[in-house]
Amino acid sequence: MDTDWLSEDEEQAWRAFRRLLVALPARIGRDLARDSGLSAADYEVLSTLSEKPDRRWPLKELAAKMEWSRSRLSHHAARMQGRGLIDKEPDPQDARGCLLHLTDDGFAVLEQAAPHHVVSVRSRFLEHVSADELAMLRRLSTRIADLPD
Amino acid sequence: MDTDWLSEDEEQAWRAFRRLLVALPARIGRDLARDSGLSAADYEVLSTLSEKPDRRWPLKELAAKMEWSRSRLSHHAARMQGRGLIDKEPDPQDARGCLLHLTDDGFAVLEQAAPHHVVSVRSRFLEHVSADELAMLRRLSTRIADLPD
DNA sequence: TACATTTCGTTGACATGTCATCAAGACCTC
DNA sequence: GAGGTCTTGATGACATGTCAACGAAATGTA
Repeated sequence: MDTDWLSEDEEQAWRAFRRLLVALPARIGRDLARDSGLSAADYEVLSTLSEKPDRRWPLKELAAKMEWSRSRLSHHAARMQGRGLIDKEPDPQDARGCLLHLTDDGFAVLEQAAPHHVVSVRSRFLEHVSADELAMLRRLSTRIADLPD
Repeated sequence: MDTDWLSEDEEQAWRAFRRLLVALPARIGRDLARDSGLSAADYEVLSTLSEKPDRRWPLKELAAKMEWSRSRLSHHAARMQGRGLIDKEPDPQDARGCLLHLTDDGFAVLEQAAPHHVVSVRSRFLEHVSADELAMLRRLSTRIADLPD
């Protein structure tokens, strides 16, 4: 195999895939902003927080779960706090840390947003992918995302 | 089918795919910055400009080709001009417009960057995808990216 | 205990993208 | 060719992300 360049097939596939990499998140993000006033990042924070019964996560752990830097989450959480979607509380286990807490308002916004978001993911993506393709895509995505950084 | 939520399979596949959507461009972008001091956006501009024999494109057309806004390309081109990678020239066909021109320096940077970038795309992506998977991914990507916005 | 090291979240400087707006020029219609 | 309208690229305000540096608190080690 020529390792110095891409074959025609590889080139075309890589081009097509890059288009998808850009277009799909952009479309779903626009839907989310239009339907619920949330960015994709907002939605990810809210939905991850809502997974815990008490709606609280240490910032460090939430950042790790979402694969965000602590800096990014700190900045983003400050903005979301300003909008009343989340709270910050001192961490009783570690005086350096803080807990991010999904407020009732934030939970209500998430509950309103979720069904629209599902419709968006379906209509922009899932509806156009067969079960076989989806299974393949999942295996492939996991395989590649799990490679070392 | 329940249109109100995602099945377990759909949920898992969507999660895995979203991880890929974030991780793959980030890794390839980091490789590019490390090997050549270019961002993915820089590389896209340089390589698209290099496709024309005279290395010139009207800004409007380049933006359309890359599916960028004119504003984004204008900002980005100004920064790349500051680094000497490209020039701006008046468009002889349209006094409102301008031509973006790949400089010799820009071309040299692209020539240096390209083989490293190919290695990166191979090692982070293509090597881990079979020919069948790649063909399926290409069809799927084209199908979805071609949907209306 | 004392001291060095590590970890936590915050902060500020900066890079990059979006959006609305603008002046200049092209285009259209009469 | 005159006047209104659209298009082009630039610009400024703003949102969001990265990176390096920091103070405070936890942890490890003598």
